[in-house]
Amino acid sequence: MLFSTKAEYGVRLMIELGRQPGSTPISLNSVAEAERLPLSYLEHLVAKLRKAGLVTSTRGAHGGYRLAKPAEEITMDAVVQALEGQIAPMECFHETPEGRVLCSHEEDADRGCATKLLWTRVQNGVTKALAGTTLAELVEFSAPHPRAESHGRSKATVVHAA
Amino acid sequence: MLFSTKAEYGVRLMIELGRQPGSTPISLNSVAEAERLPLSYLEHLVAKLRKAGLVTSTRGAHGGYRLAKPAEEITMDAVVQALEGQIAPMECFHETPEGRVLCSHEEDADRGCATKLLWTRVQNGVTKALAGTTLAELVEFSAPHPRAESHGRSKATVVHAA
DNA sequence: ACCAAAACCGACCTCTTCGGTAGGATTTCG
DNA sequence: CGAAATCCTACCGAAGAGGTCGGTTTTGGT
Repeated sequence: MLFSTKAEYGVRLMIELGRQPGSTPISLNSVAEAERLPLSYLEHLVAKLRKAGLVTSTRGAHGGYRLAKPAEEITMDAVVQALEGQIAPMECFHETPEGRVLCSHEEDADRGCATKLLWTRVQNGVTKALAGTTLAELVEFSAPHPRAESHGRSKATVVHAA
Repeated sequence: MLFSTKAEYGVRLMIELGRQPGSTPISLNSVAEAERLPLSYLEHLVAKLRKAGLVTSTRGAHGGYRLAKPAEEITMDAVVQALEGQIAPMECFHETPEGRVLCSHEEDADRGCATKLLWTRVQNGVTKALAGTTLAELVEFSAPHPRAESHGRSKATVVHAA
């Protein structure tokens, strides 16, 4: 399995937040109920998202979470990375801040590290897929196709849930 | 981490086999020494590769393993899949033999499963990267460019790669 | 015939992560 | 105040990762 349910749940959480029109914070509890996920577990996940600066929180009664920036500006690589940690296909694959890729077993430096070539390609594939998908896109996709075919379709419309 | 060292070690093993010119089988022991990997562990990995039809074995003295087909015809998706199992980005992501993708939590079928869209893209990225890389390519890449430096520091005397 | 080199096989072991629970603090609104 | 919420830390069972070990079987060489 490439990713764990951390990514799955976390993304679902983000989508749930992105689905909300205004800037009123949503409680984790309602997210947990909507997605039928354990609240206590979501707490851990949302903490990572908050530390990564993807969501902001309001404490106290009627508090909750909301997106730190518009969904169009949130790409999924940031989300997944916040939840799962560095997106590296392999243990021996550390990316320095400058973007250089290191490989643990580079003693035999005269012959190129063949697996590095492979994993680099894989990583590119994953990163491109993630970075090329915005939260807005997922929210849009998951929208429960509104009843009327007539337009006037804005995302400022009223929520469906109770 | 996307993949475990199973894939890393297994790919290194395959490369080692692919580097050998003739059809003489290579013992796991020599592979283990060349790559500095534990022999007993490699046994488990090579068993998977054999069951997947990627390598063939000869038992007894002077036995060993060799590629089941030319390295040009071995793509890395088959190798990685043999070692790591189904390449799925997420638990709830089962691909039927016909290529249809199932999703576990499809109760809310009227609104599209947004994460499925995301994971499908990721999987495509990975699969394309893996399927687009042949073993021959990696062998070529890992060849210790012998002609460039005319000094004999090489471990393999005459490697007519490619 | 025997021995050594190899593939084969399965049980075991330790460590980390995953997925989740529990219990409590702390903050804020009504 | 008290309910609703975030926040924080610790723990826990199951599963997988990454091996190790001991043994069996097959085979070539002498």
